[in-house]
Amino acid sequence: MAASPSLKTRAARRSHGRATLADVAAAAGVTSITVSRYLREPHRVADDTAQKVAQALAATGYLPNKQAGVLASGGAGASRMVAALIPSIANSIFAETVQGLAETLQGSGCELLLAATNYSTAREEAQLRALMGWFPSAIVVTGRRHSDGALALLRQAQSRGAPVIEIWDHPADTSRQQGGFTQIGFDHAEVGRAMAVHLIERGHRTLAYLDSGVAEDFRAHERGQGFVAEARRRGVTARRVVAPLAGEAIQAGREALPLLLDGQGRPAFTAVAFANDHLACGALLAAQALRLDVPRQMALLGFGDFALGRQLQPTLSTVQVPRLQIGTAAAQALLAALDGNTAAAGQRLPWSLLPRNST
Amino acid sequence: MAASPSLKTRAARRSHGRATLADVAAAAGVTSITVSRYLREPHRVADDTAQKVAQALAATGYLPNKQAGVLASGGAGASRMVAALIPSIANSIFAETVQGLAETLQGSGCELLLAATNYSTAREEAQLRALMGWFPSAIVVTGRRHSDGALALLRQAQSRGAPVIEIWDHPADTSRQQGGFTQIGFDHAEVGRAMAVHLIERGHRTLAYLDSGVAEDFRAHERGQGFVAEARRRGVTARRVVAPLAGEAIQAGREALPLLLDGQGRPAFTAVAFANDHLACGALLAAQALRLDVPRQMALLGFGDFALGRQLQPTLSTVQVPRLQIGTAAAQALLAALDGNTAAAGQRLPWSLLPRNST
DNA sequence: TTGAAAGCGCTAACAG
DNA sequence: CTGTTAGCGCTTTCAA
Repeated sequence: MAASPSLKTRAARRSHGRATLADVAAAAGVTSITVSRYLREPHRVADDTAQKVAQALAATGYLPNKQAGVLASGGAGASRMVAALIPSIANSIFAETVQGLAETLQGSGCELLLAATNYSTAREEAQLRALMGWFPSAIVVTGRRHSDGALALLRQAQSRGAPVIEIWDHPADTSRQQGGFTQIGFDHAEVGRAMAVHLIERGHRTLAYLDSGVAEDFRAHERGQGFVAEARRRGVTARRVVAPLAGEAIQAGREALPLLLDGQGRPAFTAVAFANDHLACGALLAAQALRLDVPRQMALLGFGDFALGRQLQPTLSTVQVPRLQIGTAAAQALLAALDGNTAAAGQRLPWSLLPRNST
Repeated sequence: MAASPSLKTRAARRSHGRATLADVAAAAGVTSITVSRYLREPHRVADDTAQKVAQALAATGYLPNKQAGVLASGGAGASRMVAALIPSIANSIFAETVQGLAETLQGSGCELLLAATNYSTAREEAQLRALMGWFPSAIVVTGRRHSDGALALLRQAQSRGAPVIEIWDHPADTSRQQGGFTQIGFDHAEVGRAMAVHLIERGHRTLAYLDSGVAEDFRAHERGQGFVAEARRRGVTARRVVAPLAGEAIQAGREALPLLLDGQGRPAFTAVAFANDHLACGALLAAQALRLDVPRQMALLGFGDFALGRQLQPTLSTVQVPRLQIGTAAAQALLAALDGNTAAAGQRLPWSLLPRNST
C-alpha cells in the first residue's frame, strides 16, 4: 500500500479509462516495473511471473501509452515515429513512394506521420515544425531544397540522432548538396541531359522543354536545365517553355500545346520533352485533336512512366523512375540506421529512358 | 534556486539537446508555468512578461514536446493526432482521399498518422493496435467491416471521446451498420444496382460483374451483389466472375478477358460491369487486341472514373465517386467533433453514373 | 498575474 | 529475478 497514490486518486485525474501498467501490475500481484520488463525484455522475468503478467495483460486489455514511454526513455530515437513530408499525395508518383514507406515501416514497430507540403518550402517548414513536436525518430523530406528554418530544424533533428533522408534527389555534383543529409534518389540534371541526347540522336535540332508550372517543383526545373544545357552544348536549339497551371495536369498539358506551335498553328519545335507524363499525355491528345502527326511532325518525350502513357496511341516515350523503390529504400535505410545506431546510407537509384512510339 | 533540480542533472538525464520550458523560463527570468501559459493562453500573461518570454522563446529556439503535453493533459483528445487506416495508398482512388485528409487537417493543428492495411482486416487490427498507443484524438478507418479485435479497439477509443469515422461506405440499410460509428461515403449495393439498371436499359440481357480478386475488397463485392440481385430481380441473367490477382490492376483486367469469352473466343456476355476502372481498361485493351467491337459486341462499364478511362477509345463509361471529398469531409467532420466536443456527423456523399462510349 | 506542488504513465539506474 | 526511487517535460489545481 505504500506504492503510489490510491487507485481512486489516479482514476480521478485520468480522463481516459485505459488500463495502465500499474493496473496490470495490481492484477498480477507484482509491481509495474516487472510488467514493463515483461513487455520489453521478457527473458529477464521468471516464467511463473511471466504467466501471471500475461494473464493480467489479457484481462485488463492493456495498451501501452507510447507518449509516456517516449517521454521516459529520453525522446531521442525512442518514438520510432517517422515523419514524412511529401509534395502531394494524390500525385501518383509520390503515392507509390508513400506506399513503399508505409509498407516497409510496417511490422518494424515504426509509425508514419505524414504531411503534404503542396510543393511549398514554406509549408514544408511549418509542417516540419509541427511534426518535430513528436520527436520523430527519423525524418523523410522530398528533395534537397528547403527553407533556412527547415534546414535548421533538420540539422537539429540529425544532431540528436534522428536520420534525415532526402528522397527523390541525389545530384552527382556534390557541391549541390546543401544539408549533408542522406539522399535516396537520382540526378535530375542527368535525366534532363539524357532526354536531350535521346531526341538529338533521333535527329531533332529544334527542341523545347515544357516545364512544370508549379514554381517549387525544383526537380522538374532541374531536368529542364540539364536538358537545355546539354542541347546547347551540342549546338542544338533548345527552349524552356512553362506550362500553365490547370487544375489537373493532363488538362495543363492540353492547354500547353498552343505554346508549342507557331503563329500558323504548326509545330514550333520538332521535339518536346515534358516535366512529366501527365503534361505529355495532355499535349499528345491535344495534338491528335489538331491532326498533328506524332512523332513525325513533333516528337514528345515524357517523364515518370505513368499508366496512361503506355496505353495511348502512339505509346509515349518516357523515363521510368523507381517510384516505389524510393520509398522502400528510404524506409530500409532509416530502419537500418535506427537499429544499428549508424548513419543512414545514401543511394543513387537507377532510372531508364524508355523509347516507345512518340519519339 | 529552489526550483527544479540543477540544470546539470537534467541535461545529463536528457539525451536530446532541445530546450525545455524550464530552459526558456530560466532565460526569461520566470518559471516554466508562466511560459506554458504564454503559449496556451497568452492573454493571461502580463504584457511585459510576455515580451520577455517571447524573446526567450526565440533565443532558445524552443519547440514544444508534445509527448509531455499530451501525457500531462490526460490523453483524451489532447493529442490532436488523427490515425488513418487505408487499404492501399498507391491506389489512386485512396491517394486522393488521403490528400483530402492531409490538406484539411493541415493548419488545424492536427497530425496525420497513416497506415496501409493492404485490404486485410487482420492487418487493420494490428496497425490499429499500434496506433492506439499514441492516443489519437480521432480515428479514420476504411469501410465498415472490421475484425472483432479492431471493433473492440474502435469502441474503446470512441468511448473515451475520440470520434471514429468509417469512410467510403454508408449503406442505406442501417441494419448493416456494425459499430455505430460515423460513416462518410455512399451505398455500394446501390451503385451496383444502378450499374445493372444502366446496362439493362441499354438493352443488355446477359450480364456479368467482374469482381475484384482481392478477397477483402468488401465494397467491390457489395457492388457486385447489388448488381446481380438487381439484374435477377428484373429477370436478367447476371453472373459474378472473379478477376485473377495480377501485380497490376490493368494487367489483371487484360488477363480477365478470357473469363468473359466462350469456348470460341466470342463474348459470353453482352455487357460487363467491373469492380474498378483499372480492370475495365485492361479488359477493354485486351478486347481491342482481339478486334472485338466495344460496345457493340460487348459493353463495358467501369467504376471510379480514373484518368485512363477518359482517354481511351472508346471512352469508358464509369461511376464517378467523391474520392477527394470523402477525405475532406471526414477531416471536417472530425475537426468539428473535436472542437465542438460533439459527435461527428455522418454523411452520404453523391456519386454519379457517367455514360460514355463503352456502353 | 504568477508560482508551488503534484502527477500524467512510463523507464533508467541502482539495490537487494 | 524483482523492487525502489527518481525523474522525462508538461499541465492541472490550488494558493498567494
